Amino acid sequence: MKLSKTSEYTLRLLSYMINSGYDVFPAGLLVKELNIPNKYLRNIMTNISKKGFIKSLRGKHGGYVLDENAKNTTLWEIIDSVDGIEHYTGCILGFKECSDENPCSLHELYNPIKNQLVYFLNTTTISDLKNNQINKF
Amino acid sequence: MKLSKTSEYTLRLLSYMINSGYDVFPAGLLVKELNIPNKYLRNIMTNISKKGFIKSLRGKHGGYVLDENAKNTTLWEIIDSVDGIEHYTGCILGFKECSDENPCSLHELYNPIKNQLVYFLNTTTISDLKNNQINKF
DNA sequence: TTAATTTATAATAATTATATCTAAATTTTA
DNA sequence: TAAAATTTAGATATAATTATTATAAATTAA
Repeated sequence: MKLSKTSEYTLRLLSYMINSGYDVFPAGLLVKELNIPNKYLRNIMTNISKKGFIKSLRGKHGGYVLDENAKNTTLWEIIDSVDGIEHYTGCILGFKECSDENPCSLHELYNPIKNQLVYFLNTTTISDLKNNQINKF
Repeated sequence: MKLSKTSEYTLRLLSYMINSGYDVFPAGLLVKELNIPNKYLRNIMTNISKKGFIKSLRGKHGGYVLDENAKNTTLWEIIDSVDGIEHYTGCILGFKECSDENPCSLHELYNPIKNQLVYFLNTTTISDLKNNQINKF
């Protein structure tokens, strides 16, 4: 796969939030726990807060909260909203037009795998990350 | 997936070379056919020529030739040699230590797909790209 | 010797990742 | 209720990496 740092960090953050007992996560805590650069993390949080995946609370005892409705958001939607999914699902050789009818030379072998990947991204939601181990740095 | 331009172009070039009737491919021809920037392409060719995937012939009537032995090179080896494969096969959430014993929260769902990808890269050679359609720009 | 071609090395541009600095909002506390 | 403390937000600057271009030299065949 190989996601951009932005997508990787975003999924790491959401995964942590749904798996941790906490309710409100101040940026400082997340920075410590998840080994993500301070300001980069804050930019990401502000961004996905605007998108509605999380809510932000200012002031003392502030931080970020996973949005209840957004727990059904798929990985696909998340990656698409921060990076653009075409980035990841285009032809492996970079051809503009590559399809079953007009395949590149890797299409036949690679496409079944890509389809699985797409299915995985489309059917896995934030909630689905729950109850798994939390890998730490 | 989502390869770097360097890997993408490299596979595109090798795929074209094994599927075209020609024997010797001058850079100029490849540039035209494959929509790869002139100088970038030349850099790549020089590079994979040093690695032994192709041979280069200088002077008039020169160009590049697919190395006969190198046709058994796997996509894995090619990508590894131009980009480093760890780049593509690491943990999707970026954890240093992520394994069946110490999994990240996506490991269980994503790893089967990654394994298929790895298998595909490890078992597909340049020769295997032959006899497939040539997609053009 | 000249034209066609690769090689080597370095320069530039674009993109991605990260940091800085200041402001705005909220909450606590005096 | 005003001020101080805590926390997010925004806008912009810097650094690192990736992609692309430039320039000059070397090689070969005709």
